[in-house]
Amino acid sequence: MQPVSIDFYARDTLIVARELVGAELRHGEFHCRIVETEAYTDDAASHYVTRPRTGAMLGDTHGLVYVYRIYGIHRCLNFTTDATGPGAALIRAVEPLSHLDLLRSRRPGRPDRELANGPAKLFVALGLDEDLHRRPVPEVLPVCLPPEPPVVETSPRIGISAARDLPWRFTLAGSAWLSRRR
DNA sequence: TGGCCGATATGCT
DNA sequence: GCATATCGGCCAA
Repeated sequence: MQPVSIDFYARDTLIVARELVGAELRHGEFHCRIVETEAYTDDAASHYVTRPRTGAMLGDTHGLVYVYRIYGIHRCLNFTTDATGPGAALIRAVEPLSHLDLLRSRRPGRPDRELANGPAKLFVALGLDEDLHRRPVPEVLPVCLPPEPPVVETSPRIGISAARDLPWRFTLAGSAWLSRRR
């Protein structure tokens, strides 16, 4: 199957975040399925608002990797979206599809279900690096859409204090690989 | 320059 | 369920 081009990310953030759920993501030889995403635009919880300097790239780019640090040590993976305004899709959880042994070695002592069921967890499990920041997504993390659109559920975003009412979290229905509930 | 806060993960009760 | 490590980003002063 052909990976999506950068134009995929040029569209509305909510559409992109939803369509990423169920898609296959590749990092080098490693394959996984995206099972959980969140959308951020110009809402009160978006880094476009809360981190106006580092989050500025949400406003003027699409299809680029946006890596941010949180709580000192953790790093999380986003793709910038929307050619016409600020937006990003946060990748919150993935289902491993290959190299399970490698993931176990990167997060020793964890049950398989907890290898990549959180934004900072998957960053470690996939062996991602901060160097990916600002790189074109199709170049470093090619994404392939599933043959049939999956059933996607909607819920409020996790771990934020502002704009908690917006149902901008998208999850793959029935997946056993999702992150914590709130 | 100081202080506050956070799109988290983990371990303990 | 709750505490807390840990430090970059931001802004007030």
